[in-house]
Amino acid sequence: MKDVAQHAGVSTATVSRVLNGHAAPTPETRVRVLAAIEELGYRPNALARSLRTTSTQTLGLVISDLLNPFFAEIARAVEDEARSHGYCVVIGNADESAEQEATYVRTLLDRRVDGLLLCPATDDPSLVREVSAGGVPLVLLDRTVRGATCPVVRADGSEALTALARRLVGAGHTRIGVIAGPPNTSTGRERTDVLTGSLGGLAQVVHGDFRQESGSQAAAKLIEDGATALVAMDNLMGLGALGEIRARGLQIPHDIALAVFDDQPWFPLLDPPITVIAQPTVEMGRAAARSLLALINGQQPDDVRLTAKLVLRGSLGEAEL
Amino acid sequence: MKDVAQHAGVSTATVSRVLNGHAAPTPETRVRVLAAIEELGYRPNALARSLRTTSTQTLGLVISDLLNPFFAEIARAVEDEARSHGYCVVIGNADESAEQEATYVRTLLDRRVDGLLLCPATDDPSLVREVSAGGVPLVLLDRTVRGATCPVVRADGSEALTALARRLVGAGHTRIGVIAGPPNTSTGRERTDVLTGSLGGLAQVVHGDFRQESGSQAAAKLIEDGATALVAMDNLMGLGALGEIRARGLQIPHDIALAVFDDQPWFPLLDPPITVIAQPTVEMGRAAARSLLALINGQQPDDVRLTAKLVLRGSLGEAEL
DNA sequence: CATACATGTGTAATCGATTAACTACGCCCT
DNA sequence: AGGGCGTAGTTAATCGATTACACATGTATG
Repeated sequence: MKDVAQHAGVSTATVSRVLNGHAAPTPETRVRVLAAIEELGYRPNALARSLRTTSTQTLGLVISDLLNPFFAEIARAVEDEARSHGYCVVIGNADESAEQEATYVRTLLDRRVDGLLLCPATDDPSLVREVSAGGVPLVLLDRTVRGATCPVVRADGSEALTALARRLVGAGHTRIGVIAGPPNTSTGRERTDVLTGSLGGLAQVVHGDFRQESGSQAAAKLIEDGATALVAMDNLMGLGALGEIRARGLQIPHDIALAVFDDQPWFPLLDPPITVIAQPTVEMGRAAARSLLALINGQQPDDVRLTAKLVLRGSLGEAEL
Repeated sequence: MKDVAQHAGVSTATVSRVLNGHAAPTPETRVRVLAAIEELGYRPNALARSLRTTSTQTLGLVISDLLNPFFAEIARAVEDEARSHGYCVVIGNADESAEQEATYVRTLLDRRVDGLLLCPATDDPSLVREVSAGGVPLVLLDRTVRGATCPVVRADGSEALTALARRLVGAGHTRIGVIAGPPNTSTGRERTDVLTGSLGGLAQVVHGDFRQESGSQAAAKLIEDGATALVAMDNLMGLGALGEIRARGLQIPHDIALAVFDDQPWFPLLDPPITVIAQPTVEMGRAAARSLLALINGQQPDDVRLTAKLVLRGSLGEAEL
């Protein structure tokens, strides 16, 4: 910057003013400065700028698993929304590990992100409290924690799950295997509670960890226990369950019915296409980013609850169509 | 930091030394400082530190499309490798747009990343030159640009593609539709060149843009032109092609054969399972991160070429098994 | 013609860390 | 006792920006 100032025959203050679009500098000075900038290929140092202004124009996003297309899509949506408001997004991948999540949150705070979006790995509120104590704007996404005091953006699958339960019962299933998420995550618990609640005593629950491998194992166990229908509570566990079903040579829906929470582009391509509960991922990401930006601007955004929808495709059997 | 120093009755220099593990401070001073840090909940400002040290311990990664699981997996691998060396990764999503790619590259440079990993959207070398001119360590990943002067990490699919061509010809196909990537990307061009080269005059090429929608359109066109086999040059276009095949009620492999470049966890679950050319994504990501770190440490890493492998699964017909 | 006021630019403090250079304090040895 | 030396700690410059305040100049006003 000093070089630019010298080159243009002005002070660094003037260069800074030109850079920040202040009213002060003469059009004439402005072009001289811009010319010098161009000539020297100068680019301002964002670190120095942020240090001085205490604003990084950056949002932190800590997601549970980058390989889960659900979160990838959320990340994409957050980024789009943020960019359209002049913000950048730094993504941290917690890999469903509370420890790694905490590490990332701290790293992002150390880098002074202007706000943080968090998909908490567990419902333990301590990390959230730590962030709030630091006074950093925080919005929870997809999952919440016990006694959360910050805005939460998530999808409500209750209606869809109840409708799904009705279908399953209506089709005469009496042993329904539920491949649930970890009980210490809000989505893991709530979805399972709603579904088992509406299924009365027909449900058998096995907990997985939102990953493919656990889906296979849970499916194996449930099939051996005589389940005639499976419901996987996220797309990766659904993938695992599907693999297990195929590996055992079972036919969907003849031998076993299947439904999955989360839609994926390839679910309709299976034979039969898989019935799912589709979440409005893009809207969730955008809404979360908007809430966070509002919070940063001193507003008090409300919680957002979007609705997940049951999409019937055939994997529950003829009854559904 | 000043507060901490005051609290511990020392100067900021001493606090800094404790923080950075210098030898100087007495064990006694050390505990006093650490206690003060603990008590005040102090966290060092990474911006200030980086400004002073000119090192951010951060790598920039600009990928072509976050929603493409291939790149998501790469990102994940890069991150893992970087983290194990004490580096953080900031991901920028170019969305297959050269313009957005340039924006991200500049943003990352402004934030003074210690090095940059780039999956170039086009083979135009100007952006690469801009980065090199700035003296920032740069490694290209998956794709290269014309006359690249920096290390490149990529997968070599030539053997696999040649083997695939042999299979297709051997199975008696005479009209083979190739759903190619954009001709201005190195992967788009090279893969297509190799395949059409080994297919002699049997190939008909339609270019897509590495996204699902273009895969559907290309497949539609090729099917209408009488293709009896399709090869999609990336997983998203493969997904699109599959959709089109299903929409037309065609049976794989009876009515049409299909192979896809890039493996995905759900390809084996289709009926029949899809034959693919699998890339060593995780190794690519890790290798790229390692090369970049080497470059940052003043070494001169060689280009890395990993081998993609043909995985036969059934979607080419009985001939393959 | 002096005073007030607007306008464009420069000076220098500041953000929060790191670190070279310096100081103060023992301790040991002759 | 005095000089040499090692060690623990302080002072202050520095990184590259922003911005309050000061200053100089020009223009309008009483």
